[in-house]
Amino acid sequence: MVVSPNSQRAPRSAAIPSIRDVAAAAGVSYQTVSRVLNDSPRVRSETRTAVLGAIERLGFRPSRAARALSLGRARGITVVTSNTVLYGYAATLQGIEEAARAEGMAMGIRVVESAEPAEVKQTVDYVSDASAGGVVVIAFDPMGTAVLEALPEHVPAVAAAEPAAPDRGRVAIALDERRAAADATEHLLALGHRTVHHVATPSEGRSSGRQAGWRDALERAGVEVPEVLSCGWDIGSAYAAGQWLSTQARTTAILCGNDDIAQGVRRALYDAGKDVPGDVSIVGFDDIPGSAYWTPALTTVRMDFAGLGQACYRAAVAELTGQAQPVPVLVPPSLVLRESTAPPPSA
Amino acid sequence: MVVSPNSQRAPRSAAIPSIRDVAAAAGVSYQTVSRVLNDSPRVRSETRTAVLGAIERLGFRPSRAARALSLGRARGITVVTSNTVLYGYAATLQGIEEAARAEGMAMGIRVVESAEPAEVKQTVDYVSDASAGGVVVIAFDPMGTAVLEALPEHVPAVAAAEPAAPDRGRVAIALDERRAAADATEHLLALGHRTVHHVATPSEGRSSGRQAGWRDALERAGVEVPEVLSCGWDIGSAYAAGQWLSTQARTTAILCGNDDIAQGVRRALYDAGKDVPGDVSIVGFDDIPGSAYWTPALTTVRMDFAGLGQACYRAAVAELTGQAQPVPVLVPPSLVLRESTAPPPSA
DNA sequence: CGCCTGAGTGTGAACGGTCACATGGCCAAG
DNA sequence: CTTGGCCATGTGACCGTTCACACTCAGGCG
Repeated sequence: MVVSPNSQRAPRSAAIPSIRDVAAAAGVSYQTVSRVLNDSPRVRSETRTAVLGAIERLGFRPSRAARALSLGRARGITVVTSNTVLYGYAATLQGIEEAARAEGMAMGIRVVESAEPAEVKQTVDYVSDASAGGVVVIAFDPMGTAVLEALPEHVPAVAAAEPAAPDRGRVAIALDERRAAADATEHLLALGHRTVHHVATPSEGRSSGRQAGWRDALERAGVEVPEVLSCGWDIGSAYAAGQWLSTQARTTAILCGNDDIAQGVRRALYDAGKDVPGDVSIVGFDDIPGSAYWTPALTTVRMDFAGLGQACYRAAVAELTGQAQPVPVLVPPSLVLRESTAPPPSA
Repeated sequence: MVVSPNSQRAPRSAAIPSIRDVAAAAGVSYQTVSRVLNDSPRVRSETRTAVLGAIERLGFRPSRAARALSLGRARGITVVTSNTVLYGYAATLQGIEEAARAEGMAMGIRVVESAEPAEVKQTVDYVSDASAGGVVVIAFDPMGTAVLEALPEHVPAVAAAEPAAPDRGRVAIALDERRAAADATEHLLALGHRTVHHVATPSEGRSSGRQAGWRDALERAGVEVPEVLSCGWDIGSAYAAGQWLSTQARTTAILCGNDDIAQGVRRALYDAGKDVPGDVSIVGFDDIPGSAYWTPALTTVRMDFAGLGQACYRAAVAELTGQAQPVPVLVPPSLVLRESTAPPPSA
């Protein structure tokens, strides 16, 4: 009639071993095991060996959840991004992931789809939780920026991309998009084009690096700065932008906000009977894997997203552990010349 | 000289509020707060209101780490995948992420780069941890399959893709790739092609759905089954496969393992002076966003990766919470006819 | 010879939740 | 009027780890 007096929550037998089981097996206290796990110098090497043996024998793995609770913050990284599929975002994500995995760190992802206060707040709450660990905010766009600004100071976070307003001493790491865009624009001008049109991604503000670099180059050359065409992330809207540009007889060179946009623009020009690069030259941005195999192969700017991700990971861990900031070394963007650019028809 | 007797770890003042702070503010016990958080019916609505008010006032958010520790498993999802960038993987990942976020669930990612025992073990250890929560293994390839097989029974996990050997009652959800490949192959045969060549992704085994469907269709039509060309994930190797195929005069139709491969093959044919679809027809697989804008626009098979991800998420949560399995409804793959297929030149 | 120091180890408490069980009040049935 | 049971709530223990501090035992020095 009486219930078993020892009815624990889990069957104590086949349970996952804890630090105390290891301690018992090694004949030491749980604290000593903890010290071994954290490489404390205060352990006799003999004792250490015994503990490590017990760990091996029992197949013990420290609980990330318990650590996070005790430490106040998880030893891991959460990435906040507005997108996981677009190349720039995905490649940065991959860079972070590889760096994290190499060090045995956990990684989580949280997407912010809009910059609306409610969603930004949810995201901030999410990463404010102890189990989020260090935070990397991919702030290529308004969504990321909004999160960055709303983040409480006590959350260890870094930004990928330059902050619009230098943000309360938050570490920010960025690729030199301004220089990259200027290089691409100058390449087109050097080929003899009168000016260069620009089709921008939704992530670009007027002060964004890509747009600023393009404008810089045009102004330095003293040529007309055409109005920027904005389009969405979907290639369909890039196609529409391309259609419009193909009606403008004076358009001979286009700098596209990314390679996907270049693809849509190129097809629109094709459908309008314009040859690339014979009639119009096109430059993309990002160097996505397929762009070398298009017809024509795309001239574009290669960006070191993987390096950016890696640098962000390191900075986030430094922020999390309170250690000194190593200076990140990023590969500068480079213009990759292929088949989609040539002198304008008249030249 | 004496150290402050109450020097806690964190400054107790500005600390993040806990369930006990809320309890004090609402004038109830911490257990009652816990009950409110878990929608227990055993709380007077009046009391509930008071607690919710206190939660609001203090800006309290339950700690995921503490929950995971107490419950034994985190309320969240970890996705195991061999890749995060390739379209099929990334799109599935996105489907999972959206479903998880909609329910306020945490999401983590763990990549397995190889099927080597050491790496598989590390991955298994990683997701065995309580804080991993439910697990979705994207088992499109040998890496995923290896992890799935090595996963201890007590880890709540489901697979995306059919298990090679039905795996100890693990839930597995798959897209009907076999049917999809058969449809694509039949489309080419119906156009008059003698047979259809196949360039396979690294993920395909002989028994994979794509390869089996292709073979099915050829055998049903009673035509020759050419040797499968295997290539890597990089488009360069697809280009090489395309070069080889362009030397075979009898090749008039190619089913590519995915759209990226189709891109490489198409460029190789172009460089060899072969017209698509005039000389050779090409069908891709996946319907990546750009494929509608290529020249020629790619005929391909659209796959509902987002739906797959969503279904996997639901199944993983069901596994995690021990609830009944809802039957997942997946959109069947569909052949999207565009410009890259036509009757063979002789016909 | 006693005291101090420090290396090596152990004990208690805390992190923020949840579960099991105890308790008190109220109403209906005996 | 008692008793039994249910509803609403409270108390203690526990999840697995780390931190703060206490303790023991040697060795060096005054």
